[in-house]
Amino acid sequence: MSNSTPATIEDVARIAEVSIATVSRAIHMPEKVANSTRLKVSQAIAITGYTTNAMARSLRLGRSNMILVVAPDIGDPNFSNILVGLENEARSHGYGVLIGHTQNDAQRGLEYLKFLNSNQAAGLILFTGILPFGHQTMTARLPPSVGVFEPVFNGGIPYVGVDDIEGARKAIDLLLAEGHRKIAFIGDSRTRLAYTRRRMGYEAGLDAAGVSADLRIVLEGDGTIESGRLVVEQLFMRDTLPTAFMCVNDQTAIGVMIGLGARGYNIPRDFSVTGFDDVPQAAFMSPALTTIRQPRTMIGKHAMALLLELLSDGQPAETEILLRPDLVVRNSVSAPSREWTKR
Amino acid sequence: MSNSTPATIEDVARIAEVSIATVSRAIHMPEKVANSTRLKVSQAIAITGYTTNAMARSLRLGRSNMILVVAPDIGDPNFSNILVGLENEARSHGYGVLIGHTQNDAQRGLEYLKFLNSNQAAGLILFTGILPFGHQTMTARLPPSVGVFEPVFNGGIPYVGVDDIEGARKAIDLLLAEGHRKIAFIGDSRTRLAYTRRRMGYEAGLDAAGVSADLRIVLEGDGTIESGRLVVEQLFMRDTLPTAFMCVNDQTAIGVMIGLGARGYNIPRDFSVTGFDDVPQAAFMSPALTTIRQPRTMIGKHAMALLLELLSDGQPAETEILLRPDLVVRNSVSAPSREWTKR
DNA sequence: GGATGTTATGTAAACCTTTACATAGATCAT
DNA sequence: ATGATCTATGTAAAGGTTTACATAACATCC
Repeated sequence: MSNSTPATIEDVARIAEVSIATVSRAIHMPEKVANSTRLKVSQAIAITGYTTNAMARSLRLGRSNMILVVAPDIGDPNFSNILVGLENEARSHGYGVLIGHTQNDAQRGLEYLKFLNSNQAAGLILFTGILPFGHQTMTARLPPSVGVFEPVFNGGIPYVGVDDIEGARKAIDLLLAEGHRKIAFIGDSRTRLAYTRRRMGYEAGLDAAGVSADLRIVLEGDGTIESGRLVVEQLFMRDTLPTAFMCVNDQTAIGVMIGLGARGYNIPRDFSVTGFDDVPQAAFMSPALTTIRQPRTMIGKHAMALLLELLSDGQPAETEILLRPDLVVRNSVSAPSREWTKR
Repeated sequence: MSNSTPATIEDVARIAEVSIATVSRAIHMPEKVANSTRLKVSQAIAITGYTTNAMARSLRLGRSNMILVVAPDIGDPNFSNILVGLENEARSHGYGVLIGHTQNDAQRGLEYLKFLNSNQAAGLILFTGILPFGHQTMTARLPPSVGVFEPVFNGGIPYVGVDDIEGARKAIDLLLAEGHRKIAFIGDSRTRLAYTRRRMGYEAGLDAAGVSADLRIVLEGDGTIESGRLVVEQLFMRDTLPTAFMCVNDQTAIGVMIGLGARGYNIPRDFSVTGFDDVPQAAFMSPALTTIRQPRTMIGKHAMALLLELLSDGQPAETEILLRPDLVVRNSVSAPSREWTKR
């Protein structure tokens, strides 16, 4: 049964006493084949344990049934759930999903570009704000692609994600409603579109509440725990402190909380903190982090649906699908207790 | 330059004015080809932007240059670093790495089995204690495979991981040295080999210290945060409490700490806690978690090296490579402060 | 100068599919 | 009965490689 060399379509044809063309048809266009023959073929398949050689099939067809998902950092706590959405949707349409990990390394990105160029994947999901293929990017022939989680910076590639501005707006509005006025935005970035948008939500909320510009503090960061901690250090060298920290993502918020904790402050009594993303860890912090939830599985589902649509239509759509972010209230926000001016 | 259809070896041959065989040789066996021709060929390659069609190549060769890494849960905080080790080693030998995500779903595992059967991957790294291919497992023709992080339960598949017994021994010895005698082991499991081994280390340590059996508490768990929290609840219904919790992994330890925190206890004053794995989060907890470090990048490196060796030798080695775990002392362990008998 | 060996290249088959086209038998309309 | 239409199947080409084998040019040796 389990032979040394896998069964080919020819083995099946011989046993079923038909031609290989008929076998292929019995598999892919069953209605084109007589009932009796179809039966013989499926029996022969069962006997041989035949499974079609995807290599040969894709070579002949000039396309594969695999979708490549390229991620710069597979450890990103947001990745896992989005992936689940991607996979479920792909699977229900007969596609498989493979993951490429670039570690932010253009060299490694090139490997996957080669992978794509040899038709080993029919489509591409980009889990990163940039095209990870270095300089070759411009000349590269990319298959239908969709960006996810973070808009692709320079590619004119359709994007599915959360409405960052609206999400940030929900966070800032909560802080304002609690009575905060001096609110710092932690993690601004010129290169990461999603972060820029979150800052826009921050500004819009403060504008709407009539908070004057000199009460605003905006600090840069790269979205890591470390950057959050660092910012706290910087901030304590300043004249005036905010009463609340609105962080660009949960990782940054965790860093800020660690930094504040190390200085002996209590959250939310002394300072309020909000995050963005609602990573799994956020619920387990103490205090549990108030944050904005990304509908990750949904993002994955919609992104894959869009990609498969592109694949069949060939339309070079340049859409942006924005899903609704939800406020998740936990324990890291309260009313400001006293005025923090440099003590 | 960037044409609609990718350049083939034939295009290169035409431009270089040689046969396709020579082009192929110029690429793969450069020493077999005259200097002048080699030059013409590489110029032609540059002009056309040719990259070899991996589909056709693998079909011809009957094997690919991709290694498939199958993981049940890509969100596992251990996964990312091991993957980096796997990738670096693979890359330096001309192999690429693809990741398959099974979500513990046998159906999904089958997809990857088909992937393997059609020679789309030359080898397999299993990041899970079981063969994820459902019933087909027995009859399946698997390519050379190596288990990693957790021994493969039933497959006779070589394994690379940490020495669980020694690691657990280091944790228990630390607790004993601090003066603990009544130490609970949280997260025992009959189905997960790694967990069983860690328990063996626990028992061995207590045996060596002459701690009597009635002071031992062993509770089951599945290694999730939730299971750790649950165990604390169970434990507080008992007559006697331990002074320390030795947890089978960091996730469990986090759950235990949350559970104890929720009941108002302070760690390490009231209870000591140890973990296992040293996941990134462990350092950021408060208190920071004392745990056993897995040399994850190294595990990945060795596993891939072993697999590539198998690939070239064809030896059906059935080795087990165990790396040395290190104790990482942080702040979740201290001497027991008082005797906990049900208050 | 012929036999021999070496080196560089070309020819063609093979890997496993899918599918356009051809064929042959059956059904149907006239 | 004849041609037209339809259905089920077979034949063979094509997709892009690699490589065994063949060939040809050239150097080496006596």
